[in-house]
Amino acid sequence: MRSAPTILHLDMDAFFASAEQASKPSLRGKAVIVGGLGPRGVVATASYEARVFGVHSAMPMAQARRLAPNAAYLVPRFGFYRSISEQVMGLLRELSPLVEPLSLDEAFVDLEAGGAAWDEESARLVGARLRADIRAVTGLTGSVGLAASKMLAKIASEQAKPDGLVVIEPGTERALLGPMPVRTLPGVGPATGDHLRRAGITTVGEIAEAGEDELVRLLGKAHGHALYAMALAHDERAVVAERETKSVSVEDTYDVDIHDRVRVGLEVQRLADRCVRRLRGAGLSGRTIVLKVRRYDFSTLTRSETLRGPTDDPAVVREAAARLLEAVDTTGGVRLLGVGVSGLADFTQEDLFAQAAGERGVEGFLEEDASEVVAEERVGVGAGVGVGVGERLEVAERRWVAGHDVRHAEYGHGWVQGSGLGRVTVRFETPGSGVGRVRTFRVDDPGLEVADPLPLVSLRGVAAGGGV
DNA sequence: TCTGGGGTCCTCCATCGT
DNA sequence: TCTGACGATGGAGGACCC
Repeated sequence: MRSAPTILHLDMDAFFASAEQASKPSLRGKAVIVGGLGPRGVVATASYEARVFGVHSAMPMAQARRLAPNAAYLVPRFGFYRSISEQVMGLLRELSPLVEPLSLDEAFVDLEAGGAAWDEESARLVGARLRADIRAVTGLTGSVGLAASKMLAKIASEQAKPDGLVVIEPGTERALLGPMPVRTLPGVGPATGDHLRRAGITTVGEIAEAGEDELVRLLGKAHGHALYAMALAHDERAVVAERETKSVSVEDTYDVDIHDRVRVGLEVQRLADRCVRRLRGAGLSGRTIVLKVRRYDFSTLTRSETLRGPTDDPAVVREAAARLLEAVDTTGGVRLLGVGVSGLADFTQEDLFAQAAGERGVEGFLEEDASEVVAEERVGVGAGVGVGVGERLEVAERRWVAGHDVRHAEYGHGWVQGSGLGRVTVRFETPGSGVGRVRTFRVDDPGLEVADPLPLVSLRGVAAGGGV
């Protein structure tokens, strides 16, 4: 292990919820919950104000609504979050070429590799300046952990939350880890945690005391060795900038279980097309097709088939997925379907047979492509559509997705607070404004149009070095 | 209470060729 | 020819992470 705390872990605080609060002044200081709003949605992120009520990530949305009935509920806007994430990752890459993003809101940075820091003092300065820069550029806060390894840097940033910086000084690791619960270590989830608890092991220190042989006996070779090393604060994993994608998949959970076998087949075809679109978008092809089915009782099964060579042909993937479905019993209904491709290659070995068979299929696929993009934009409309509303009106209402930005010819920029019964309610405010006024329009108001999100910090503000 | 979506990695088992 | 060992590969499932 290196001797200075020059591995940095950045974790943005309640990222999705904070981004929404920064974007919508009326939500600042309020409980905000971002996630799927359908009957089977779960919480993606809860603001700190919402966490006070016991709401947390991965909680079923229905439960969150019972705990925090007055919170603001929003669907995620991944495009918006991605643009903020790119700004943040840009700041990290100024520090070092070795930046390993873990998700939109988290990354490791090897400060030593970039020459940005070489000891505790320089690392601490870099971390503090980074936090200030993130605030100035995005208007959001992030927590920074600094340590001599990835595991410890991540534990440090967790301790720093929210809006803080923690350095774990080399030499203090074992004493720090000892009393922590086993779940602190990466790779220990509910199942492993239970397993260890039944063996009388509840803290990291007890893992170290149990010894390597006992850990391997309890958890198997790979997991046992890895966990024992982590408990001793040994973690030599390098920060890896470029990670190869190993698989591409898409899946949908349905609001109501699907019983109709024909409908199940059609959904699988749609998913296969969507999966191939993603695959092609990434310039990839793959050999193994995977079908995933979650049944009415939440039991999940996967079936896979490996082809002779990699493909990115929608007809080939559709056919393989259909064959796999034939072998699955769906009586009782399915709640989730998924299609994935693994065994990836960055080239396509065009099989002549598939190519000939695919000509017609490819054209159909492209047409569907265009129509589905439009359809997807309209999916997940949170606001309920009133019973008895006409079909034409329903389509108009679907344009107004709760939480999304709009522009009105007369009142300017705002966001949709809700829609239904032929009306859409808009709050007119921007990241830089005060709390805005609410107005209601007919869903077909000619002055109202969908708008892109505004930057959270004005360019003038950044140039002046000021925050929000 | 009723459990998303997109991934990665590991384990176990079966099969096949040498 | 039979048998076993062994590695590679494929398939299924589970755990975990954000």
